[in-house]
Amino acid sequence: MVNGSTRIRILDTALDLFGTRGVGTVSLDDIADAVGVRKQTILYWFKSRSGLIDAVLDHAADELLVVVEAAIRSRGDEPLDRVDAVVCAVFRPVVRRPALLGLIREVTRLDESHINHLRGRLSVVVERCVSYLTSEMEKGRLRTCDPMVLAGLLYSTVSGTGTEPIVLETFGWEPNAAGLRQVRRELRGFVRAALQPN
Amino acid sequence: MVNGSTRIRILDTALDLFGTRGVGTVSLDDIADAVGVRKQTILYWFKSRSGLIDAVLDHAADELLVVVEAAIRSRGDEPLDRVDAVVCAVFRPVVRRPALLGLIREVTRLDESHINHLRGRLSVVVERCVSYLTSEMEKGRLRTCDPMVLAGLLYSTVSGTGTEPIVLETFGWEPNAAGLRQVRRELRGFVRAALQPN
DNA sequence: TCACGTCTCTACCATTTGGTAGAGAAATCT
DNA sequence: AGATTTCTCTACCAAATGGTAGAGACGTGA
Repeated sequence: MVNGSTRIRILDTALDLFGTRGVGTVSLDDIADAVGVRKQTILYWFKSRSGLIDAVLDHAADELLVVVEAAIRSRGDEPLDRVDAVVCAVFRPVVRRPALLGLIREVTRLDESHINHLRGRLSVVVERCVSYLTSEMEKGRLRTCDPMVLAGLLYSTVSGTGTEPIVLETFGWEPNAAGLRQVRRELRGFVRAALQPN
Repeated sequence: MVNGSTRIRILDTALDLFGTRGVGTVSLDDIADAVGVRKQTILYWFKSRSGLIDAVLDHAADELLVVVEAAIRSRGDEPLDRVDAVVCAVFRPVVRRPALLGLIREVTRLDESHINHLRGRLSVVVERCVSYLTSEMEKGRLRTCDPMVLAGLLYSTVSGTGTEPIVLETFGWEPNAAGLRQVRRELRGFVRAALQPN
């Protein structure tokens, strides 16, 4: 593996295409064209289409985990600030790499084996988040509710804003830098209000 | 059109398949098999695959609009109750027809023409929701924020909980009737907390 | 120089795709 | 009865799909 760049370029491109257009509707030829190689070059680097999908999911999980782990450790003691940091961290790829959350969302459309593959990668962070929410609720520093479902709701909200620009546009939103900042601001306020202890 | 039942059966089945597996990965043969006819029967009823997609989107919009319109008119004056009614209304298909919200979410993956088609159907309700939120905020009965983005956030949250059972399962959720009731309860509490005026 | 691993290519294949052409059954109308 | 419309079928087709086979270019170490 003297030259890993082709492999990486394939992974990056596939992540973008899978994430924006959906895994099922992107062919190996589509990816090859975008990278600038032939389909058979992809099949040299990856055993099969299915193998490529798993590798891309790993690639995406890597990227997401780094960002989230850093955010979890970041800000002080106050749980609302900490959740806010994670929300911002997950929102960052929305601007810098829109396909990332789109790909994670694609998990619903994949077969069991790919689902389990991705789950294995994300479960550690997920469990940490849920147990953190649990402990802060017990201390009365977050609105009391089911922490597991709450985590899911938070995910839905953040991921939705990032992966459905089309829907937001239907609501009158404008897809530019100012619009994105606006969404981020509202998202943070929304989550903060939803978690405020009462 | 003496016997509309075949056409309707095709629409219903296509809605389910498109919504659960994604529009791009469902072939005419898949739909035909599920209905129990041949692909050519589908092409008799619908000009092309693209025509079928538009018809299915119409079918979905019809179903969704009826539910939402009724909910908007339902409960009393208090905006939190009214929003709650709409949330419940949109959540109902999650139980009864999981594919419905899944299909709406698919809009991100469709081409411009289908997007505009669906937008045309939903824009009236969407605008009504946004202007309602606006007026209630002005009266100080909802947390003040950007009503347009708020509408989008609400949509994301509700739609996400309904269309991503796989993700919820990763968070530890169990996909049965009790689990669904639990999600609904938490969802309502979450939205209520997020909208509470301060 | 020779052998070897790395990397990309052309050529090909079986299957599936959306779509066309047109026949046949059956109900409906005149 | 005869003609027409409604509905579903069989038989195809060209294009695209994931995947196989195998050759050629390239650098590296012995």
